[in-house]
Amino acid sequence: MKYSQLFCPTLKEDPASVEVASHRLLLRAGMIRQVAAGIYDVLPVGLRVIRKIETIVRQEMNRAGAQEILMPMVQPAELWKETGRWEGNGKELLRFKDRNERDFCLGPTHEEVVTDLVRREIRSYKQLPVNLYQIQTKFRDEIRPRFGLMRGREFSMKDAYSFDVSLEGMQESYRKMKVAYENIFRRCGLQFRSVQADSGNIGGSQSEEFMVLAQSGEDEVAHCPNCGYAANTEKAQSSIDFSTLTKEVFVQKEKKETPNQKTIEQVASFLGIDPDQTLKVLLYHTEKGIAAAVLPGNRELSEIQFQRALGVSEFRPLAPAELKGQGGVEFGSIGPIDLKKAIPGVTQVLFDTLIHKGRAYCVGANENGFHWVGAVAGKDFLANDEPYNLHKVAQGDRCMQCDGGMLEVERGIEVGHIFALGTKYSKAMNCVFTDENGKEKPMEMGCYGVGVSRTAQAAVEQNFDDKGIVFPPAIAPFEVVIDVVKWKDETLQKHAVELYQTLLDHGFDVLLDDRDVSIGVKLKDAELLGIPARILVGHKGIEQQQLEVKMRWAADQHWISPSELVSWLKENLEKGIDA
RNA sequence: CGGGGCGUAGCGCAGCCUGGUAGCGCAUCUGGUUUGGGACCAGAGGGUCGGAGGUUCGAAUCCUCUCGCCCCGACCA
Repeated sequence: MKYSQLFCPTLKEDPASVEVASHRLLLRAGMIRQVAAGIYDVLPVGLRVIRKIETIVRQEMNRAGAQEILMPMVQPAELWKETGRWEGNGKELLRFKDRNERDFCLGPTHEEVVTDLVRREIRSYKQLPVNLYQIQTKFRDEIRPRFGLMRGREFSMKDAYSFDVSLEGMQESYRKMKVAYENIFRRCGLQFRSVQADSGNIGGSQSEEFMVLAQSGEDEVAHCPNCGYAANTEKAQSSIDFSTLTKEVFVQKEKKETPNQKTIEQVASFLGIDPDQTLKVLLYHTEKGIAAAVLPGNRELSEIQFQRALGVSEFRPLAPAELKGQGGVEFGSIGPIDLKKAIPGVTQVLFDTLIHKGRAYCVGANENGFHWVGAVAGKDFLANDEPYNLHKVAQGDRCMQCDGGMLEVERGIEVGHIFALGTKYSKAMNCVFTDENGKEKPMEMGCYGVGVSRTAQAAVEQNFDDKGIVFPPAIAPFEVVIDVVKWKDETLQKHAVELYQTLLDHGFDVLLDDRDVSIGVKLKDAELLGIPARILVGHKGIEQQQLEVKMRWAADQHWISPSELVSWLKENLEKGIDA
């Protein structure tokens, strides 16, 4: 490719109101442009990156035995009504009507469509297992799209669906996908971690997310360096060493006045205690009444774990206006002692495992402006209750798998998610096969997604410096860029064109910067675009009969003799960024 | 959905408070000089000031409505 013919509008200045580095760089490098909130044009350089990721994805999916298909983006409402997701999937699903007033939606995912296909075409156990995948545009009307391709409304995704005759078969399909996903992200040159994730409301299901590690990631994952346990903090479980808790200030049970002290921080500082000596109560509305979670004041609730422990489907925080406590008690003064009496409608009170039995706590007195201090867990409350893991894991918590490791919390971008679905969709949609005994059974399903466009941006988020993007070679838009000190210089131009042809002949993906602009502009753009190898053609090199080559991630350039160039480049592109 | 901010040339912004000829930098075009890290000189083009309505002799500026985009929040009481 010649730069003069490349549609790649780079920007010298940072675009306004862009928060995340990768979003800024994709815009500056002329790879994407915004059309509407969460909706983007992908320009030639950006598309090259996406295509390279797609190629890797296809190779690994095919190798794992999956077959590529293409399903429609526009889907009829009937299928979604069969699984109950037409009603259940609220605002995310973009709906519309055709000219005949029939209901349709833009596909946010394709379980319904693929299950419909398979139930119509597959009858016998002899035709199973089958794993079908596609790379296709999805639309999800996100509450708040942000960060460019990271959380767009329209995005490119690889989604695969496996159908098996048995649970064991499904687990084998799942295992193959896990291996394929590890291969995909490793080949893309990304640092990632696979973590246990929430498996939804179907018991016994397995689910793992693939996280590209990056500070700006929207997800938090906990990881144990000791035993390798890794999980999304929403799902992760942990314990703590109770001996590390602060020494109790109040051991006698006593009601203290705490006027206008509402938050944990306010109450703790008003009483001169550490927040770990306080407990807080969070109230949720469910179909079984109001549910309360009791946690140490310095810990966060994992909503997912709380909801699972309750076993409810309707679940949302109680709004302040919905609180009808005795004597008009407000959120800031609620405590676990006689909670059900104090707040009519509370049907379940769950305590977190991090509450230390025998420890004296400060808790709300269920009376505005008052707190109990010296209330002892296991005596004044939590006497006969079984505690639950309700807290979100924090840095330094103890790993429950090996009981020795200290968990580390890191941030990540979810680029892949594999899921053992079971028979949720096959039962709902009557997707059955006949087994060897002539019996009809629902198929065991799994589904597996890779956010292709998101992976492209995640790669940038993980690999950039103050000059621009540093692409891993496997997914870089070009492998090599040739910069010419002065394009109008005939000698230099002749050398550059020859070099360009040589590299093309050897199969490299080369960009020849043939623009008649100053060398500074060309070098800046090459760096901004993150092209892994740069060859500078100038008189210095020609005189010495050497080539000036610099890898994007390296500090220094190398002088390479023309005969060694091809093998040198191959070797260094192969080694990648970590070399 | 709640709160906040911003819409002025392709991009980044000033002007608005206090109404009176629409500006700056970059980019673009022409000519010339340049070319080992975002060159310089001279000239040129480009704007329904997001949209609609209102106030006024006169609105980018004041008022009302509306559309769009961005940020924060939507458990941490």
